[in-house]
Amino acid sequence: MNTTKAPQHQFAQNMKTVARLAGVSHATVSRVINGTGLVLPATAERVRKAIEQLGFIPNPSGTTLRYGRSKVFGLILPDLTNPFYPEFLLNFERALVATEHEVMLATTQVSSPELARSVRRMLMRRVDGVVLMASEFDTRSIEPLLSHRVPIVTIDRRITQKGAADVAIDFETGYLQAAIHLKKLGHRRIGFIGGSEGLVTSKVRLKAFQTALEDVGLNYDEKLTRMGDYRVTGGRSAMQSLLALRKRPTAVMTVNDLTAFGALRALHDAKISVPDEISIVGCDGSLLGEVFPPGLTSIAVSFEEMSRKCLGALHSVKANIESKGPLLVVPSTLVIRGSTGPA
Amino acid sequence: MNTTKAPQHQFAQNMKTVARLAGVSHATVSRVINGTGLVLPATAERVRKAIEQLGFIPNPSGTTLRYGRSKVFGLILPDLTNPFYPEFLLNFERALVATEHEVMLATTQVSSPELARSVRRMLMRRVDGVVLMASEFDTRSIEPLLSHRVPIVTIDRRITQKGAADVAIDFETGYLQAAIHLKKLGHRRIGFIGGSEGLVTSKVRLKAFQTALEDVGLNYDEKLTRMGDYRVTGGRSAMQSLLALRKRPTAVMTVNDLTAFGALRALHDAKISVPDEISIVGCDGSLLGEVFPPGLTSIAVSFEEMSRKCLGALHSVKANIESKGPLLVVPSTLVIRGSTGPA
DNA sequence: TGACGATCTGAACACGTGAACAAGAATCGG
DNA sequence: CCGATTCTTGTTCACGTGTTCAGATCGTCA
Repeated sequence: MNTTKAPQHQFAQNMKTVARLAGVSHATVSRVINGTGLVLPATAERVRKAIEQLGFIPNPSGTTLRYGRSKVFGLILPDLTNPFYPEFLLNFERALVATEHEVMLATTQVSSPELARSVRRMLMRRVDGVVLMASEFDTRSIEPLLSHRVPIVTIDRRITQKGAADVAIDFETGYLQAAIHLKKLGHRRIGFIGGSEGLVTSKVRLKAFQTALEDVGLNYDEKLTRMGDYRVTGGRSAMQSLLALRKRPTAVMTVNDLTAFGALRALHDAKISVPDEISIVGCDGSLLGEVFPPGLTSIAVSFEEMSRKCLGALHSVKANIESKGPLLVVPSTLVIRGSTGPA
Repeated sequence: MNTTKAPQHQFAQNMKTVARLAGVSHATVSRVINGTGLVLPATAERVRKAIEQLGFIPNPSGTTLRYGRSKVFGLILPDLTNPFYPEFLLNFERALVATEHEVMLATTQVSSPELARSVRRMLMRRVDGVVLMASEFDTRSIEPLLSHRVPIVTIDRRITQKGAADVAIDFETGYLQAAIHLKKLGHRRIGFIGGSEGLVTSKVRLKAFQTALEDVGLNYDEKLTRMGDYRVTGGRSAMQSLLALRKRPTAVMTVNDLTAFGALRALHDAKISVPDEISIVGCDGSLLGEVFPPGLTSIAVSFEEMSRKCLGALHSVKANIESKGPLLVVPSTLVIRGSTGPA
């Protein structure tokens, strides 16, 4: 009698139980569930019935243990209070769940020790890949992922390496559309509020902004540019600084929606009407932009497409782990709402 | 030679490898890692050194498989686009990670078939408990969790049952503080925008609002009450409806921050100044309320405390799975910002 | 009829872990 | 100095899975 020793499990059923009921071996049950190998239709039907009858729920830990795959993908986010990330997470999760996978979430500053801890968590759980939503980070922190051959996808880093792909956002077209839109409205003095000084993503967007201005035949004026921090406070004080200018811009583009929110708040406090006195353009296309008075015109990225590209990139890295991952590009488009109007 | 058959794993190390290097058995390694049982300091040191030297990363799937525990807690959220939930998630995750646990996320309408699917996912991954952020749902959907003896915590359902606890939010004090605050500012006609018709949480908050009014000696006027949908659109149209009244309220409380955002947007569009012409009170205390012009006065709940209480409830349910879970209460407090002013 | 290929099914195996049990070593009281 | 107790370590076991390999069944064609 080993009943006294057996641990109190809540799950009495396994493939063997199902197999017994269906009169087959557990290997056949596995084949039916996973659709691998050939099984007679009649046999498969018997197995499915047994599964239903027992309410059998498979246990992926067996597979994870034996074969090191978990059907879990890691997602490392810098900040859940920025609505961009939850909205991405939502789409990412939806895409994963559709294929019986799970998300493992880590919200972490990309500074060295914290990121390293998150990476370790991912390795412990044997994730099948990691999406790292950061363009700047300490490379040593992800070294363990590479050495354990875990596929990596970074976002907007615009660098690719062995075992790691990148999904870049094509801000160029978005900022160009915004520039065309503003020029058509009569704007000539267009300012910009960037992200944190020195970060690649910030530079990329500023560059995209500059190029867009030139492409529509407007001059880029360095005096109308401020740096923020990707967050509300940065956008707010940057806008205050722009308002202090003797010759203010008539329109301001920003590096992301949070920055634009901060700018809008500063304008509200200064009793400057948007879009009557100044136009604002955000970047992210987050849903809250639709509500934030007077509705934020924003350069939007399709979260759904981004999720799909991330997963595609992970798969293609996995398929060819020994070579450089692909560099995919997600387009951006201007969504026009209430915060832009005639100059 | 079984080397030809062995699957290509990325993790060559296990407790046995560590044990060999440290000159002990793998059981001792386990004892050192988990701190269970007594180990000579010198031995423990040798083991720790071996772990470090090999870069050993434990594999929880072994434990999950053998003992059915995963160190993973499920979290079922209705909506990630409502900033309340990501902010809670952030705190919940932080609390879990501190104890080597993980979150398993499911964003799901609480309608029957979707919720049932999420529950199944949780069961597959052998979660140690589930936090279900919903007060209303099809009870049959969580039946599998109960029968598998998985601890459950619901939020603001105010019902407890065998194997399930509840963490309720004490809105009463929050709405009372808001009522006191508004009365002191001279408001007498105070309106309310609720959540979706018929939901318990919505009723609870409306009731709390009514009681608060009475407690400060003001009359509750049904004509100043509208129902929303917990989202922006509901708040927006509800406010538009209130504005159409011949005798408008001078202040309006809402069921949550998103509803208040919608109300603020409606007021902005109607060119009605907040708080000069009307005061608005939200409920959630989400960070974005601080930015949303002119800054949203809101009834805030401590996410950190809520996370802690949820985990505490889960543990106490697990410890006594055969009896009703506890009913905990989280306090709420008024955070005063720019959206409330003199009547 | 016999041989052969195609199709389907079963047996065996290892993955890493924590706990139960047992055994050896050390300590202590008498 | 011996028996009893405490402390420390080792041995053994099972958890559920997907895959590999071999065996069984069946139909087909020479």
